[in-house]
Amino acid sequence: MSTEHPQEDAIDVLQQLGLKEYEAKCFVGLARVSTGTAKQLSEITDVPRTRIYDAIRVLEAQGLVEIQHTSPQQFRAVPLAEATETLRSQYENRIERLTNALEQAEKIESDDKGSVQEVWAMSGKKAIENRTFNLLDDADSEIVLVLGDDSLLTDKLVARLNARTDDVDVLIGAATSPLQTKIRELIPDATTFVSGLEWLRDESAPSDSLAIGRLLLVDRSTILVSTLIPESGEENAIFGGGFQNGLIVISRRLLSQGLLASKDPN
Amino acid sequence: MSTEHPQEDAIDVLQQLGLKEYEAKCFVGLARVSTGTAKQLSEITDVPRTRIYDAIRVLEAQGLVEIQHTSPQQFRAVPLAEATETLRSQYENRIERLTNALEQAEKIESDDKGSVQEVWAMSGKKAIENRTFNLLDDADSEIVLVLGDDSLLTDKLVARLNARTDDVDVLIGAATSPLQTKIRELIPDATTFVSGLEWLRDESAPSDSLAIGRLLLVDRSTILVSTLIPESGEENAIFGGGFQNGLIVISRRLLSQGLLASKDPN
DNA sequence: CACTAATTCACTCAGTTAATCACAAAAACC
DNA sequence: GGTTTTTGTGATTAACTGAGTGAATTAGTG
Repeated sequence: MSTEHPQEDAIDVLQQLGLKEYEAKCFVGLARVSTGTAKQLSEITDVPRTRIYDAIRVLEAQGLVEIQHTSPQQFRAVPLAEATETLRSQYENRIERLTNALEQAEKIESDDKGSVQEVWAMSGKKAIENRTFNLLDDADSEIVLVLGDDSLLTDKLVARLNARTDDVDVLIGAATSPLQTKIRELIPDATTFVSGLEWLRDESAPSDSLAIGRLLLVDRSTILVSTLIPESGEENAIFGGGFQNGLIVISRRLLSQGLLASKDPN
Repeated sequence: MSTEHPQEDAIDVLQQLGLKEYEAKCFVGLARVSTGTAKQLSEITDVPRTRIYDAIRVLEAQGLVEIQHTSPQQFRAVPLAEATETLRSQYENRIERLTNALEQAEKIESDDKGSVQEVWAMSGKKAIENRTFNLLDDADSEIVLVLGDDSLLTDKLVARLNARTDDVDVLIGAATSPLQTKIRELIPDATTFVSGLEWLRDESAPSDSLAIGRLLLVDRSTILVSTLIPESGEENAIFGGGFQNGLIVISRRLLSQGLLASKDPN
């Protein structure tokens, strides 16, 4: 994706990274001309001539652009590798400051009568994958994972799963049998199966058109279920723990009836 | 620095990372209470209660907060490690998209009658350091570097310099003799000296109070000179190339008169 | 010196965000 | 059941920021 209008893409990303529209346009423009004056830049970026200077100044202050103080001034972009390196350090620095500040911020004791029935919702592919990793790492005895889509079987996920196969029982289900084959290749030490949960697919709400994403049950006491929005690729999940938890009870029942896969059939 | 008001710092950084004020405040608030309702959050963050919900929703969509859909709703922050990991992937993803897009964006040929007298200005400690690295890596025969301040002698810089000592002649000057000692320890294979450029210090404009930062001359044909603003720690540099370049001519003259340090005195 | 290009500065307009309010729905209380 | 409080949503206003424009200043050029 995003190969249609390279410059617009670049402008978007730069804005997401905190640049203003004019700044982003100027940088992208400069990335294409090796060197240029305000006039030239204004022509290729359609940023008003008179505001090129402001934009360039802030780019310069961020270490993304160099200025030749002649008349007319010449501008040029720092080489791409240097620019991304600069942006990277800026980012690392922010994360570090954030971590420090948050660790120092004093915690408030809250009379936290956390019910055992807690069910939490979260979204974002990355965030859900991270949570999945944490759950996998914390598993004590058993991991049951069902994947509804190839796209979820990332390299990192494979690695984490393989890291646990000697420790705990790893059962992995797939929505389709091609996917099962793939899983069997990548994670040879896991027990694999085809989900037996076809009812999860295309059933409930045809209008919303949701697809099952992952279903993870760890130690039969913590569960994470996610759905995928086919168009956008976004992922939403719910997540719960505790033996009393209704979700978990259901999952355990499914498991005991062989609809998922049982660790030991006899 | 920045240890006085941890929560404000965290809020600032989060805003720099793209969150709105309310979103940042909510996240920091949640980072302190393990779990909370809209009311509680509004009390500790002084975000208007009725706006908590919006803020939390966008945090949730970014994978930074979890929601328990009870009544009243409960919110909690994703563990800090997961949060930063999520932010990191977001950043990596952006950099990658940026790189792709910029590489695809077609270049424009510009009748680039680049004068040999070019002198470029750039700012930002990181950007200047990166440029320094590149120059060091590209050196063919000789590196002359004078450092005006300890803070510039970073680990990375030491590593890069050491990497070139067998390849090319490396001459390193220091503003003070303690600094020289330090350099001699860290980069044993380089020739070191005390700058002999005392006139660079505290001389020109006492009001602006600038300090010399680095002075780098590579292959006697490319030069980078930087100044430090003592209070803010910011660094500004000029940078030029070409044998005809006035700056370079001056530097070569200084060198030949022994004011810097000459590779071969006879 | 006159004229053009380059640069800066001040200002308008529009979109976004912060902040407040009014209201409906749900829980808690009596 | 009826009343009061809490919770959540939506609309509205005010403040701010950024995009866009033009006038005023400065620097080059013939």
